[in-house]
Amino acid sequence: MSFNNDVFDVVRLIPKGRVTAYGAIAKYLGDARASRRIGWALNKSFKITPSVPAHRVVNRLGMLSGALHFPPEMSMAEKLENEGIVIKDGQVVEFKILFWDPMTEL
DNA sequence: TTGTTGACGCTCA
DNA sequence: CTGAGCGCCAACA
Repeated sequence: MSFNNDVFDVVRLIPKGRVTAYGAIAKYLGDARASRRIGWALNKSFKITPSVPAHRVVNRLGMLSGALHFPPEMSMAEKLENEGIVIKDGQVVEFKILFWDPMTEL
């Protein structure tokens, strides 16, 4: 299915140290209402290759809503902080600045 | 086949 | 500010 692949492609294009939102990706793919399916696609992203930096995708408010779905070994927050992103209380600090919008950046 | 679910996003009270 | 509800739609039991 191409939808998932499109999602993976966009996510892989997210620059290191930057983040984006489900809605932004959905909109970029032409279906702003697909935000929900983005999460589904990213779920499968764990078992595909090349791997997808799903940790760079957060909800519209910059919160790590999907952190619970990440492997316990390395949480979403850890990976993000590993890239220089600061996580405060489950949400990305300066999200507004770190936000990477495929619509305008691509 | 039908019903439920969900890593969202928005609106309304 | 917080909480509840709704639309959307693919995957899954």
